[in-house]
Amino acid sequence: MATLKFSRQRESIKQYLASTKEHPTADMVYMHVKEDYPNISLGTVYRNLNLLTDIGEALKIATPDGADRFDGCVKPHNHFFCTECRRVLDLDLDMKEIEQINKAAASNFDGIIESSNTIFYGKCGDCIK
Amino acid sequence: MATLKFSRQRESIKQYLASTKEHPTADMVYMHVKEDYPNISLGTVYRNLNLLTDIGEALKIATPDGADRFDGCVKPHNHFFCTECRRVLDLDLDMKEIEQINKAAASNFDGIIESSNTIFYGKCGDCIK
DNA sequence: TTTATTGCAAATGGTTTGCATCTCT
DNA sequence: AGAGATGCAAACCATTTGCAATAAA
Repeated sequence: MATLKFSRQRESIKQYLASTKEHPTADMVYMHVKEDYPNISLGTVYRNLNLLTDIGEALKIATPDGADRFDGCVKPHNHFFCTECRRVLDLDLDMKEIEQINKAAASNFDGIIESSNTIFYGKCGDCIK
Repeated sequence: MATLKFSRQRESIKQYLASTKEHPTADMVYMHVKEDYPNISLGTVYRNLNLLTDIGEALKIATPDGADRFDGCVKPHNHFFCTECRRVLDLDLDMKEIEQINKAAASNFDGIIESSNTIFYGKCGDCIK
C-alpha cells in the first residue's frame, strides 16, 4: 500500500485546517492554499482532503448545501448546521454529555451510534436575532 | 404566488413516499413512479420533491453519499445513517426523548436546535454482524 | 531510480433550468 | 383562456479520474 510521501501542498492544507474553525468547503481550502501555492489545483486539494479524511486526520461533513465541509479537529465532537446562515458550528460537549445523547438516541434502536459526528439542525445565536 | 394545481405525477410521488420507509433518492423515486407513468422525467421528479419539501409535505435528508434522500413522514423524528450499508433509518423516539437530547446538545451553545432532523452516524443492527 | 504527488483537463454524478407543449381549473 | 405542470435537453456545480510531468525518498 501507498507509503505516504511529504508534500508542501498537503502540509499547507493541514495547516489551514488546523488554524480555522469555520469548516471550509474544498473550494475555500483551495482559495486559501492558493495564496501560498498559486499553482495548486482543485484536484490536488480534493485528493489531499480525502486522503486526510481516510487516515483520520480530518473530518468530512455532509450538509444540505451540496458542498462538503472539512474539519481539522478530529477530537470527538458533534456539529450544528444553521439553516439560516448555512454555517457549520462545533458543539463543545464533554464525552459524558455526548454519551448521554447517544444513549437516549439509541433507546429502542438496534445499532451502534458513533461517539460523535452527529449533526444537529437549527438556528444559531446570530440568526435568532 | 403559485396556486397549486393537481398533477397525477405529483400524486404518485406522494403516494410512493408515503408507502416506503427506505428514504429513497430522487432517482429511486423516479424509477418507481416510472412504472405507473413511463413518460415522467427526472426533472419533474426533482421539481415535485423540492415542492413537497418546500410546503412541508416531505423531508430532504443530506447524506455523505452525495444524493439526497427523501422522507414522506413529516412527523418530528431523527435519522440514523449507517456508514456501512449506507441506509438511512428512522430513530423512533418520543418528543420527551428528542427534547432531552436537544437540551443536552445545546448546553453551553448559543442557538436553537430544531425539534427533529438530527442525523446520527454509526452502524445499524444488520451491519454489526 | 523508484514511486508518490501534482497540475491540467476531461469525465462523472446529482440537481437545476429554459422552453415549447400539455393539462388542470 | 390562463396559470401551472410536464418532458426533454442543455446547463450547472461538486467531485473524481486519467495521464504525462514533477518532486520526494
